[in-house]
Amino acid sequence: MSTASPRRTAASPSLDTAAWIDAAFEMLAEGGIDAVRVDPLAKRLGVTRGSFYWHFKDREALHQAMLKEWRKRASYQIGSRIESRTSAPDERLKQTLALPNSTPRSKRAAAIELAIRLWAQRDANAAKAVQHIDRVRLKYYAQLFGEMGLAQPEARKRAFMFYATLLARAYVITDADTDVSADLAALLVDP
Amino acid sequence: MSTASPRRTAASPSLDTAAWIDAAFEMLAEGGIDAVRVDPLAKRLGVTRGSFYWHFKDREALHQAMLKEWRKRASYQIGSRIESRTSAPDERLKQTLALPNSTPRSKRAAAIELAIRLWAQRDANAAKAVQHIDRVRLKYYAQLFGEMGLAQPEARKRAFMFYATLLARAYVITDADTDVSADLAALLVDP
DNA sequence: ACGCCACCATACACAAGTGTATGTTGATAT
DNA sequence: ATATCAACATACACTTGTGTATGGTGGCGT
Repeated sequence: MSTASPRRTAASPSLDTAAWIDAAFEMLAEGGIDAVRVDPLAKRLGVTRGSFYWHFKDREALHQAMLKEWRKRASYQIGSRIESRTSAPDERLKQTLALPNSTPRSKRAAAIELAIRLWAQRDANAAKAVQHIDRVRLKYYAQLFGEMGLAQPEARKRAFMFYATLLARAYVITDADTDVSADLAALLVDP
Repeated sequence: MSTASPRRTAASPSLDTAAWIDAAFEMLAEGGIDAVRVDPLAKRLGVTRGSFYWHFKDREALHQAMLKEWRKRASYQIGSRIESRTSAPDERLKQTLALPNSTPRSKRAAAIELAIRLWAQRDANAAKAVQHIDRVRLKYYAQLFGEMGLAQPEARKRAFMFYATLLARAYVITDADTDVSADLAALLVDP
């Protein structure tokens, strides 16, 4: 039957560790950090706990690895946008607002971030990560508004509202009737 | 010593059920809905599980009771503001923005709501409750903006941004440097 | 004075999860 | 071909949590 399980397929430096983390993010999105448990994870991956404790010291190690991974992903997302200076700042802001927020992919990402923010209420490391990412994003948006001609304090305020709108679009449950997020670009970007 | 434990102090129609729910909200704020467990709750209240299963059928019953209670509280909060038509709409909006968001009390409330929003990702009842509260709040804010002279669609957008800013103020971790929420009133309410 | 009943404790069976120690396998290098 | 080691399985002891069944106790009405 096919190639069975690729236990040692030449090119696997530590690819399975990533698989654990990916599955862990799945559980995080569904039930919060407390739902990221070793046994259910192993069952989902079709292996036993024996595997887990080879890749990670304990459950806490996985949690910290997840935090590090989330930090990396969120940072990269902003970083790549800073790199690609293709369009004008207002266009880029509009593009950000136009990003899909109803796809399974984006909904999952929102749930993950929501879970991490809740986690940050008790875990200092999680709080640090969230604070860091918030700072990076706000700085990026403020810079774009600055490039549009706004002064520093004004750009900061506008960036905060912009960011707030993005988050609310993901966290607030609206029916199609109340969903006005599509029209917000004009109000925020074009004043 | 004093009155010991008020097991049957005349006026207690079901006051202990409320105590269970209050403690449950504490745990909800700290660890999400999965952390709302019977044993830890009983230990926190200084009783055994025997008490719990007298007040509630099972763990799920407590969760639903919490949802009902949160719905009631959040609805009442808005309802009482609608009642007290003391000041002008713009003043009331500014007052809402001026509400404290760094006190332990408000931080706890934010954590509770964050936990419920995460919970709403998998539980249909929680999703219904969140959707209901979001709708009530947005409607209230839109009405205020409407009273300020804005047309319906414009008032709706402004209400969404206003609500988004409120939420972000609670969920986004900012350092004092980036905290511009205090100056947002002018930008949102006074255009 | 006494029984009723709200309220809680105790005890039990069971399930699920954690961590550790150790066995097993299959690919790779030499 | 065989030793080696990454990657996983198995078995065990332990902890925590759930639900139930049943026993105890102190106010309260009559």
